[in-house]
Parts: sequence; C-alpha cells; structure tokens
Amino acid sequence: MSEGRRVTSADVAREAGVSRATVSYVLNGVPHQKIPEATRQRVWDAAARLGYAPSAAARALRTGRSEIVLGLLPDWPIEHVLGRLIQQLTNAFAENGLTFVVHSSAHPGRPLRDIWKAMTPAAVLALQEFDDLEAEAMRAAGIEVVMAMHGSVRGEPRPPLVSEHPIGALQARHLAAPHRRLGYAYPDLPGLDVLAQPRLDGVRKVCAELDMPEPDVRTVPLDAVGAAEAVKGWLAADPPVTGICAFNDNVALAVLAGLSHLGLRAPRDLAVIGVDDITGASLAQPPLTTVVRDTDAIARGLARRVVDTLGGKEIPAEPLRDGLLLRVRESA
Amino acid sequence: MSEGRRVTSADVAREAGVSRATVSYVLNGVPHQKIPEATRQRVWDAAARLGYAPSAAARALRTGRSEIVLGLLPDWPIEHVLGRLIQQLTNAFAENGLTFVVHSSAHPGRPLRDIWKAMTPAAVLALQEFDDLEAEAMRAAGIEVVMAMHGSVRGEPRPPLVSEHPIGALQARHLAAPHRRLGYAYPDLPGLDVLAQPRLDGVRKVCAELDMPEPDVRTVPLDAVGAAEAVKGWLAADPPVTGICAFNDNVALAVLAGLSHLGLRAPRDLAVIGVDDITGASLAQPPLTTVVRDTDAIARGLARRVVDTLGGKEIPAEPLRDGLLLRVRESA
DNA sequence: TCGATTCACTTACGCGTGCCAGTTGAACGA
DNA sequence: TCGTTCAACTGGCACGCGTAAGTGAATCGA
Repeated sequence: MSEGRRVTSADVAREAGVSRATVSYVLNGVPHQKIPEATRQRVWDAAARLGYAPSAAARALRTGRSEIVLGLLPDWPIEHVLGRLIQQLTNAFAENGLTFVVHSSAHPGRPLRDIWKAMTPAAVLALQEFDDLEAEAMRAAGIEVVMAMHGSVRGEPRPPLVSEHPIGALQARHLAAPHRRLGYAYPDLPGLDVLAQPRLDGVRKVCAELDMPEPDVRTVPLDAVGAAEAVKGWLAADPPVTGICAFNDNVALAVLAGLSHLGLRAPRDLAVIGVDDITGASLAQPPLTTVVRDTDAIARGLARRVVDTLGGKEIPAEPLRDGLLLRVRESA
Repeated sequence: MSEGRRVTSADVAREAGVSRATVSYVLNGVPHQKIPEATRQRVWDAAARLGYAPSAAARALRTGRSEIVLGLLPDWPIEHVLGRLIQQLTNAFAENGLTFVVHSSAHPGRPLRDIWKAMTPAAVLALQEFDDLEAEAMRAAGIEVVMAMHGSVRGEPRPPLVSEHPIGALQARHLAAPHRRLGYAYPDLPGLDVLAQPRLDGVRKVCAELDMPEPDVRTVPLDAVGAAEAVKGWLAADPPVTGICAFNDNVALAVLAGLSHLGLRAPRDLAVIGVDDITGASLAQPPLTTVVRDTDAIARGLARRVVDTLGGKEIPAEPLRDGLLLRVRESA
C-alpha cells in the first residue's frame, strides 16, 4: 500500500469521516471536549487501520519541545553496569512515552550546544558532571536538566541524584569485622573522580565511626606491575593494611594481579572487595567479593524523576535510594 | 538575553537586512543562487552574532527527514568494545554533521516501529540482526537501512558489513603452530550466535586449510564449575584438544577459571586465546592472549558507509576492512 | 414559542523551514 | 528609446500538528 507517503492525521480524519481537529482531540485524549464514545471508537479504528503514527517533527515544531530525553554519556569507558543502565533507562522512559537517546559528549565533534539546540529534547539527563553555563543555557531554552552525578547549577551545590557514598560504606563495613586497617584502591583515570571521591568518603566515614585509622589511599593502575607497587605500599604501612576497598571490579582485579605478581594471595595476605560484579569478578582467582547496585531501580527512579519534573511536580532534592547487594565470594 | 524565545532564521534575516529566503540559501550553501560574497558574509555574521541554530524539528518537517542516525543496540550486554564503538560512532557521525543516537531495542516497551516512525531518522544502523519486514517498512518510509551484522533483506542475503570471520581465523592461525587440535569455546547466550557462528566458521576454515581436524566446539557457561566441565571434555577428546579459541575474553576467562578449578593452568595444559582485550584480560592469571579489532576504523567505516549511502552513492557490498591486532600475552 | 445553553464538531492559524516562482532594478544591445 | 537579459534578491506556500475560537443543530426551561 501507501508507497512512500506517510500517513497523516488528515488521512485518519478522512477515513473516520471527521475533521482533523477531532482526530487530534481523540488521539490525545483532550479532556474538555465532549466527544461521544462512538466517534472516539471510529477514530481509534481508523488510526489503527492506517497504521498512523504522529510525526514527532511536526509535534515538536508545534509544541516547541520533543518527547526525547537526551542522555549525556560520560567519557570514561562504558562497561557492563553503565551499558545495562542505558538499556534500562531506555525501557523505563519508553514506559512513560519518552524516547531515551544517548549521546557521547566525550570528544565533541560539534559543540554540545548544537546538539541540544537542534533536537530540543524535553529533558537532558547528564550521566556525568557537566558545565554549569551549559546547564543554565538549557534551562533558559526551556529544557529540564537532571543530573545523575554530582553537579551544581549556578553555584548552589545540590546533592547527586545517585549517591555513591553508601557503596564505599558497605565495602568498609564488610571488611571492618576482621580488618583493623583499610586501604582504598583509587582508579587511575582522572574523569572517575566524581565517582571515586564519594565512594572513598563513604569508606572514610565508616572508618571514623568504628574508631579505625584513616584508610590508606593509593592509586592503582590497571596492570599487574603497577598494582604490585601499591600492594607493597599497603603491606609496608604502619599499621599494615589488611583489607582493600577497590573503586570497582577492574581495579580490584588489578590488586589481585598485583598480589599474584608478588606471590601473594587474597584474602590471606590482603582482602579485596570490588564494585559492579562484572563477569570477570566471579571468574577471578580467587573469586571477587563485590558490591552490586540495583541499576534497574536507579533507571526507574531516574526516569520517574524526569517524568515528574516534566509534569511540573516539585521534586525532593534527596538522592534516589537504590538497593545495594553484597555478593560475598572468596576475596574478602 | 532573549528570554525563552528561540532565534529563528527570520531574526537572522532582520539582523542582516535581507529576506528569510536569502538567509536560507546562504546558510545551506544552495549552489544555483547568485549571491555576492558581501551579502553572504553579512548573513554569516548575523547568524553567528545571534547564535542561530536551525530547528531540527522544522527542518525535519519540511524535508521529511531528520539528521539523526538511529543506532539499534543489540540485547546482549554492552561491554567494553561495544561501548567504545558507540562513542566512536557518535564522533564519526558528528564529523559528518549527523547526530548519532542509540536506542536499545532489547525489550521494547514500545514497538520499534513507533520509535523510527516518530523520529524519522535519515538512516538506521542496526548493530544487531533484525526483522526483515521491519527493514522493508523503513525502506518504504524512505529511511536508509544499514546493517552492521548479518542480515538479509527480502530474502536476498547480503554479507555482513563488519565481518567476524577473520577474528576466528586469526585465533586459529596463532594457535595452529604448536597445537594440532583446536577447541572452540562457544558463548552461553543465544543472542550471540550472529557473532559466534561466523567467528567459529573462521576457525573451521583455517583448520581445514591446515589439514587439522574439525574444532571441538563446546558451550562454556560463565562460571568456573560449568567451564571446568567443558575443559574436561576437551582434554578427554581424541585426539585431545590443546588450544582453545574463545568467543571473547569473558568466555576465555571462564575457560581459565575452569582450568584453575581443575588444578590446571594455561598454556601448559590448554592454551587459550580470547577476543576484545577487556581490562580483565591483561590482569588474568595467566595474562590472556587476545585479538583486538580496530573499532575506530569500524566506526569511521560504518559512518562513511551511511553518509555515502545518504549521498546517493552506490556502495560496494563488500565488508569493511578493519585492522586486527593479535595481543600476545601468556595464555597462548 | 423562543432565547439560552449544551453538544459535537469544524475552521483556521501558526510553529520554523526549504525552495519554487516570481519581482526588482541595473546593464546592455539595437 | 525601449525591450531583453541577468544578477540579486523576495513573497509565499507546504510540511503535520495542537488548539483557540467559532458554528449549526439539538435540547431545555419558562
């Protein structure tokens, strides 16, 4: 059938024997119009029969905003968790009639401004920290801006939507039982500070609460030799470090490799706990104890936040609460 | 300044003291119009001064297509390589004035059809196999469809744009020197067949060329115990398998874990080679030998393909050629 | 019986573009 | 002097939609 030409609401109107306006009212469920059930049904049927899908472009042009939520990806590697989060966000937004679309703003070939000016998304969900001026400009253009990470707008700092703090705290609390001195394996990638700092703060806080000394923080590169250096440092510390909270599983894997490089082994010589439960975690020698977060809950929460904000509801500033799960294996 | 209202081409026209049409001609570089350099400059300046960015919605409405390239993500986990590919595709398309946007079609909250009907992308880049009817429907709607994976349209099978074959071949050739019987560690996730089959075929072909027996294919689950079963099978085969080509690094890691579970070790008891060079590969015990592909080349190639297709050029059906690198470590 | 109200719609406008089909004014040839 | 040509523009339509304002018929209260 219809070769090329797209089905418009005018086609539906003709098919249903009503005017275009009526079609629009029915399909959008406009409340203050008295339209009898019979007519409604005719319109619904006609639309279905023709396979009508409204043009997002026309709609966006008319209303001044699209139904697109733009996700800004961070420039650090997209691994397991982040990948899953993207898929889950897509689904969560789809359930709310929004199309989630991600854009890597890593090495912008075009300035970010062009991107959002062009697509006029209803909202922008920043999965990374980003420029305040940019955020302000978006707001001025009528775009809702939601940040998942730490971020401040016009100087007024607001808490991150997704809080990293509890992750470090959980790691520390797990290790604290047998271990009296903890170390923190900090990632070797500058961009990760937004995540790493709050996690480390969580560890610090628990140490303080339990009257333990400050955690011994060392940057751990993702290679066995470099990691071995950090391990040597920990073991030589005074008092010696016996348990390591790693920024994530990859860093934890590096610590394990460092240990192995020195002929040592977890948890005997040094206990290690990671974050994320990547595939390699359960396959490591020894299998890695790790913290998993409920990314689906985060995705839903984030989506709801955005939807509510778009709906005009005022949102509490508190972070989302997402379940954390401790997956205990052998490394700690 | 301009609180709320967006800058339109009419504003630019007023600022430059010309008509809207002239602005449009200048900014779009329409060839068959005689416009003196002086006027061009005035328009360019005015546009820059006002910070004009054309409305994608209006443009899309007018032209019937947007400048968006929709990437359809597969439903398998987005790891390292795929994540990097997404970022690189974004950049590659950006360099060509296109906005790359990905959508996870994993568990479609809405039918896929609604998505692309709504956003009318200029092209769809499927990173996974997908429905022929769907593809046909898109084509009918004037959307260019490009497939990165295996895919056939209306029954006529066409070769995949990104070929997986050479990966398996390279793995096999590397192992073939000391090893006379190879095994293939097949992933335990049905969706991965599109990738796994061609890779396995590559291994098969090399085995045949070198007068070696057929590879011994076993499905390897991502846990040590399950993987150990597969390992036992290989070692007990007749003639025994001594080298394993794994579908990817995670599967290779599983094989390593299986070996370790049995008190064995690579490469002494069984050589293992993976694909992707994920972070965990270099950190494994022993460090994993693996095949890396040049995803940046793939991204650029894919982007160019799409851009050329949109430009009306007829494209050769041959797959992209991407560099393959063998990263030799200790496991094989 | 008749104005008023309600119902069930329809008419018409404008969102910002791209681009076709003019229009203007100057230069030029006869 | 007057067409004719051409460079350099401009006017205005259509894309598909949401929605404010209007319209004719039916119903109703007095």
